[in-house]
Amino acid sequence: MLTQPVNYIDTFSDFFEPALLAEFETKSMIMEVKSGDVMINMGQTIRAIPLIVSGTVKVSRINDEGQELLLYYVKSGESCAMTFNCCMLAQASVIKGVAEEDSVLLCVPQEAMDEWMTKYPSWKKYVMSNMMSRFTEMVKCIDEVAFKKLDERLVKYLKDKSAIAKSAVLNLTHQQIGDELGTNRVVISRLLKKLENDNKLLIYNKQIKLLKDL
Amino acid sequence: MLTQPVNYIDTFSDFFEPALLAEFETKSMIMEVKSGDVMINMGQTIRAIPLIVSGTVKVSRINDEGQELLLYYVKSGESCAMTFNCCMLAQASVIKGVAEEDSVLLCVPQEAMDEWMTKYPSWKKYVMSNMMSRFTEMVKCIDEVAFKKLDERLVKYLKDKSAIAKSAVLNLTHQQIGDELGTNRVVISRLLKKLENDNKLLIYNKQIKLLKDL
DNA sequence: CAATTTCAGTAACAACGGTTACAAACGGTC
DNA sequence: GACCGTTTGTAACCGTTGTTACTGAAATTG
Repeated sequence: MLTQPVNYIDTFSDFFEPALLAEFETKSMIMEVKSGDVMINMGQTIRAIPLIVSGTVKVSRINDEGQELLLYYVKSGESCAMTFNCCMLAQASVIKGVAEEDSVLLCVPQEAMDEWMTKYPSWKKYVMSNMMSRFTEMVKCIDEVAFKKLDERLVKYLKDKSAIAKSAVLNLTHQQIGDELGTNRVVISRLLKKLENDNKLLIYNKQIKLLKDL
Repeated sequence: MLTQPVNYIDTFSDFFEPALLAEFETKSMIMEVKSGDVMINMGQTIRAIPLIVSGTVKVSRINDEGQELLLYYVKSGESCAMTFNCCMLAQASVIKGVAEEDSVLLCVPQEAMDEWMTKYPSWKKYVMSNMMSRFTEMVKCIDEVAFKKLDERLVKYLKDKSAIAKSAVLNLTHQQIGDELGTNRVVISRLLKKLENDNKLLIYNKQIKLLKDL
């Protein structure tokens, strides 16, 4: 669904100078996506950069054997650095982006983005800081995967999910969790059970309730 | 050691327009580093971007517990995307860069880099493609660490090292390898022994010779 | 409400990697 | 050649994770 970018632009009014905000009105398009919608898939190229107005987008990697791994979330006010690159250089994406919740996006066509880089310092800075955040998060992700045990990663995963859902109750199956952490359902069941025994959470069918001392 | 950027600029003459190459002459500085020199460390900020004229720079992450992990190499003609960011935003680096061999760098001060982004499309493109390459390599690194077994990672590591050294003989102790792969010396010795038994390589003291069917 | 599918709990086992400890080999130095 | 620090080889052990298999509970469908 596409509409004109009316008030949505306010989300970004702290970042950008008025002249650039004005350009948003004419050159960008609002897009609404539903939770679960695939925004960009591996191998695709894209011709517009989505800035997240509201909602959250989950970015993950799927390797050659089809195993998935959650990389990071892109939140309101942010944008995905991989997409900048993919878009600017017209290259195939190496990641997958899925709406984690219903979200609103402000789509900037590639030509505009390119032009703005030279025209508006605030845009250049926005792009650069976004890239920096992503790099930092990728590095953190590597730290985790390389050095942390699964139980720690699981706890972090649950906390992150809870923060995004703004709820202590998560509607997730053990299988889904296993997929996003790149491991096996049984392993997750085992670890969750341990956490339940330690009074860190409660397990229901397709649902997990986090307790405060997680 | 600093000298004027005489002929070194030729390395980049395929990438950049003449006007920009001319600016290199006045605004950039040549720096020579020896193998093992630390170019940037965790937590540092940097005020000039090094483009690699010749040689190789090893980029690695060291986590909170002091464990190291090799992320990628930056080769001749390239530059490190993390450094672009770190430099442009004056933020602390989250990675460490060490010269893998004796290398020559062309250092561009931050102000020039910033100005060139708006002035020269070729520079903007260069920066963007470099970022893209790094992202891709970080994702590959995550793939490996998350899904590959150590023996596969070790083989890839040895091949990469060999390619950079342009030699089938590597001067490395098992301890060094363990450090770069984020694991333990004994584990590396074990795996290397297995590879030697399979006629993939030969182990000497502080030296490994790769055989063709590795 | 019966049938079927999906989800979770559990056991048993294997494989891998991390750890400690110790011995042997190597390379320098005196 | 004797000594010493570094490097490598090896064994034994353990915890974590991956895997398979089976059971029962819960949800969905007809």
